[in-house]
Parts: sequence; C-alpha cells; structure tokens
Amino acid sequence: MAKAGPDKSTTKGGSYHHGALREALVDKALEILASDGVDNISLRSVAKAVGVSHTSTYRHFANKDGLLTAVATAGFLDLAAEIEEAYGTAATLQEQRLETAVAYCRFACANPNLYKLMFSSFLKDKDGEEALNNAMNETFRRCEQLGRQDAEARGAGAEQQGLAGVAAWVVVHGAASLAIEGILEKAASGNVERDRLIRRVLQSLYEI
Amino acid sequence: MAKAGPDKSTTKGGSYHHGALREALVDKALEILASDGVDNISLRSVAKAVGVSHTSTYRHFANKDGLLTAVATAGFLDLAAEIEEAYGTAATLQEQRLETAVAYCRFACANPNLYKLMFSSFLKDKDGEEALNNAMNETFRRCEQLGRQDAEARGAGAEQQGLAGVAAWVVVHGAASLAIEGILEKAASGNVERDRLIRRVLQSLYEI
DNA sequence: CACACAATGTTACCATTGGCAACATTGAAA
DNA sequence: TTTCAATGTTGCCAATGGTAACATTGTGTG
Repeated sequence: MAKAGPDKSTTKGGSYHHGALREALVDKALEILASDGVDNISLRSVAKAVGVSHTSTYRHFANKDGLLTAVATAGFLDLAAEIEEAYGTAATLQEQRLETAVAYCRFACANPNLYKLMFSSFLKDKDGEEALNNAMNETFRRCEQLGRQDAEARGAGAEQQGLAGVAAWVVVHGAASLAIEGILEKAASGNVERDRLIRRVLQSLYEI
Repeated sequence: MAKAGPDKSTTKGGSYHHGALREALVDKALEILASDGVDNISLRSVAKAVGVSHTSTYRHFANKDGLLTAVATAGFLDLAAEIEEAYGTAATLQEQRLETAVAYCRFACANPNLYKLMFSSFLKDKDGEEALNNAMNETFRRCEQLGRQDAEARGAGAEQQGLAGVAAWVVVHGAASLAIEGILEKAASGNVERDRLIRRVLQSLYEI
C-alpha cells in the first residue's frame, strides 16, 4: 500500500537519512494496526519497527494523531479505489448501488482495525486536515451519488434526492460496522458466509 | 445516572472506606467522558475526581478496560430505557419504528462520546462480559423486533424477517454515527435542525 | 466482647508512552 | 567549499496503567 518512493533505506547500510520515512512510517503503522490493533500502536513501536528513533516521527507529523490521521487518509484512498473498481464493473444502477456497498463492507471486514480508525478520525481535526477531508469526500461521493440517482429514478424531488444520498452513507456505514462486529452472522439463521450475508442484508434494505 | 447506592462518602468526613466506590467511579467516568472526551479519561483522573487513589479502582475493575466496559454497559441500559419509552408512546408499527430510531439517534447525539465508547467496546471482550452483552441485547431487541414485524406485515418470509431485523440495526447505528459527526447537516440543503433532519433521513429509508 | 480475616483503600515503585529540547548528520544551494 | 535547512538522535520529563506490599475497617465467630 502506498509504496511509491525510492526507499533509500536499502541503498546504503547505515544511512543517517532514511529518504522516505514518512511513507515508511505510515506503511508500518498500517501493518501494526492490522496485526496488533489500534490500542497497540505507539509512536515508539512504529518507529522501532521502521528502525528509527521515535522522535524522528515529529519531523513528519505534528504528533501521534497526525500519524494516525495519515494512516486513516491512506485507508480512505484505498477504500475509494475499491469502490470505484466495483462501480466500474457493474452495469445497471441497481447493480452499481449494491456492488459498491458490498465492496465497502468487504473492505471494512478485511481491515477492521483500519476501518475503525478511519471512522474514529472523522471528527478529530474535522476542519483542519485537508488531505483527510479530500480522501473522505472521494470515498463517499460515489455512494451518495448512487443514492441520489436511485431516488431520482424513482421520481423523487431534489430534497428527497439529497436525503437518499445521505441514506446511502447510513446504510453502508451501518452495515460495515455491524459486519465487522460479527453481528450479521449472529443474527443469521444458518451457516451463511459473511459476504453472501452482507449482500442479502443490503438487498433487503434496497429493495423494500 | 445509576445513582442507587447509599453513597456513604457523605456520611462521614474522611471515612477510609467509600462504600459505593464502584458506582461513584462509573458515574464520574461518565461525567469526564461527556465533558473531556474518551482520550482524556484515565484511571487516575477518574479516581482523583472521586477523591480516591487510582489503584483503588483495581478492587472493583480488573483494569481500565473493565471500568470502560462498565461505563459502556451503563450507557446501553440508559439507551435501552429511552428506546422503550419511545416505543411506549407510539401507536402504530410504523410510528414505533420511526420513534424508536429517532430516540436512538437522539441519545447518540446527546452523548456522542459515550455512544462511541459503547460501540467501540462491542468487540473487546465480546464473549467475556456478561453484563455488557445483556445490556446490548436489551438495547437492540426492540429495534430488531420492529424490523422483523415490519417485514412480516409486508408478507415477507422467515428469512427475510431475520434480515429485516438486522437491517434495523444497520439503519439506526448508521444514522446515529453520521448524525454524531454532523454529516447529516453537511449534506442537507437548508438550515434544518438536526432532530428534524434525522427524522427525514429515517423516513426516506423506511418508506422507499 | 475479643479476635481473626476478608474486603477495601493507600503508598511506594516500575515500564511504557507522548512529547520537548538540544545536539548530530547530511544533502544541496550559494 | 561553505553554509544552512532538513532530517535524525540522544537525553530528559510528566502522565499513565499496572503490580506489590502495607494500612484500615467492617464483620462474623469463638
């Protein structure tokens, strides 16, 4: 994820300057987040895993929240990409709505700790972090648009379309959150795989 | 909230034994959580506010998570009570569905930090904490039931009813989460008060 | 009533963590 | 070549969660 820089850490054995430390920190933080959970992420653990002193992080992030915000931003960009891919492979509006929502939930289930971090970072620096806001908008724009279009196709007015756009957020976030917690399985009767279960719940919401 | 014990702290000036420390700690934690946010809750700050050494908390909770779990449990019980009240004052099934959902969102908006803590405690000791599980079930039972009943009224089969029950969770949690973050307002056109906005979004979800 | 004891609370004490300040190293511009 | 801004390091500090040993108190039992 987000591997773009030259990664000079491999060019020379003990080079004092890392070269792409910021990205390396974000990547390692993503790893640690996925494996050890959000409670076990510390500036020191991330820095140590990268092989750098923990205070070097302050050359790239204002504080720990800054690092976590960058991690969340990377997550939103990844999620947005997966949504767009699902959108691209669907044909009809109904399919697009369902498949983007499924992709959203699939991402959340595949990266539960990251997803929770992403959503918990929502309001922290709400108006302060430009990159985070952009990534968020990028992520939800498609969901909202599909919700609006669906309302429009049903002949709803402008206000109803706006509400339907928000409702699309509501559905995907709610479904993803419950899916992560394993509540869908708990509520299901038989042994249904999660992916299929998510589809059914979403369909039940979209078709009624 | 949860004020039931004798509160012996007022009976004698400097009594060594508090008498109802556990409840006092939970209550103070609720206060601090509401005013200072979840990041500013520490065992020490809570204990200090109660006027007790921070290690005394370990006589009543296994660790910090134990205290937070108790706080979350208290939150779920409060929420369940408000849902039941809303349920009691509604007449038709549709009204019950809407009003319980509105009550749910109103609680989340009135106690945003608590609500986030409640939901973040979901999976921590999922199978370990009996009280938390009971409070959770108490909270969501009504929502799920109303979702099922609505599906039944529409002539859906047993499986569809189960999915509709889960879908009810999805909707209320999603709506509450976005309402807390102020996303509903952001997506709305005019200057609509939040309570009214939540109603409309929920109606748009329930009626389509 | 005396006394043992379990329950509850307190005082050291420790490792970890986020963060600051001062210093070290390096690449690049002048 | 020299200078300097960028980047990374060590030393340090306060706050925090947690453990261990000790202090206090209510309570049941002889």
